[in-house]
Amino acid sequence: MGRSPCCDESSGNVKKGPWTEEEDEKLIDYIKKHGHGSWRTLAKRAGLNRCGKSCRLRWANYLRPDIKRGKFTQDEERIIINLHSVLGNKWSKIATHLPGRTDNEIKNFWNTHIRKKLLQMGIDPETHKPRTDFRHLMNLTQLLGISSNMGNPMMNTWGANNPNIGLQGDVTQLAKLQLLQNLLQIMNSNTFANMGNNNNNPNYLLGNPSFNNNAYLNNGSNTLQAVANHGALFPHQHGTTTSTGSESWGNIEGAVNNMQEIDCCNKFSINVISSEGNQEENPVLPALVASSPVTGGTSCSSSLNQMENKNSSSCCNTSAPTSTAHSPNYNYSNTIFDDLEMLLQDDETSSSYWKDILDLTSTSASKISW
DNA sequence: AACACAAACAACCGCCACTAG
DNA sequence: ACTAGTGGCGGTTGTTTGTGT
Repeated sequence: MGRSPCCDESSGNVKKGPWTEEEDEKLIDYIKKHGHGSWRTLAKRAGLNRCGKSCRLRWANYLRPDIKRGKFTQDEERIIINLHSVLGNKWSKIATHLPGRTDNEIKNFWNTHIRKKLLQMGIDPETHKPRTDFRHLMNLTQLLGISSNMGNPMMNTWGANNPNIGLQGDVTQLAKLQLLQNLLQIMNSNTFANMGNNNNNPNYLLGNPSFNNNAYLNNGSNTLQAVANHGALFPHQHGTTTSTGSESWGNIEGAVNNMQEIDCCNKFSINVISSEGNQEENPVLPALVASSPVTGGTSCSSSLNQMENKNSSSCCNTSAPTSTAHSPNYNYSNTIFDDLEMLLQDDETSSSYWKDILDLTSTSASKISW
């Protein structure tokens, strides 16, 4: 006795494609009166010329009365990101934490919105780690190369206030900023990777280096800080940091869009949150990921110093291999250092400017207690 | 107005796990 | 223990809608 197919497609009468209002009504009426029971028999009894599977899907994803329609809120968006960083593409499990939302809806939202935004932020949506893939970095360096080749000295400054060079200046700024961001992400990775044996760290068992996922998990209301936790830099805006708002994506984009509004000193600050930060404040998933307080170990400033001396024989070259499996960043660190050196050699204006930034970041980082 | 392209969304398909016989 | 039937899940595709040229 062979296994019968899910639907009796041999008859050729099973309808596919979009549902009509009439079909929806039939399905709703039947389920209201009898419940769904067996989906296969339901399709027949309800007079629907549809596969039972199709009926179930239509009901679960569209007709169910408790379905919440409309745009996802920022809270929901944050929850999805948090859960995805822990659960991966387990859409149905993620959906159980979002009442009224279906796995299909969440999956679509992820693929059409969140995924793109994470990529734009330089975060790998699959691993939730900073993107350090070769192609991504090459794109950035190519951007820089294009702007440099234009031969406009202003391109290598933060001179976007000049309307004549605004667009090109923005591109240069963004590329430089993101390259530096990636640089810091790698340094963060190296710093944490060097802190003892990560194989015993429960976050590593989850594939979640603490510095990485806490960026999401620790901050219920401030994704900007989350980005900063990934090593992103944000300009002082008229003397104050931009990361005080509670908005999420809008703020990030706003911060990027406002990069031309750098204060007169052209100085940056790093907004770095301790990875033992606000775990208890996370309203979403307090129990899913253990907090991983990082005590002692290498300071961020030491990493910065190492960065300035890329040939240093310290951590990057010697201690790293123990966690290489968890931190693919090592594969590309030489590339990013080369990029930095290229940047520094780009021209004198740029060189002094970037050195200023590095000095500043070094100073700021030395004040941070991990 | 017409067309091309991209984004968003709904639905399908194949596989897997579970359960009853 | 084995197998057919079923539901559920995740990946993918197809369709619709929106936007720019």
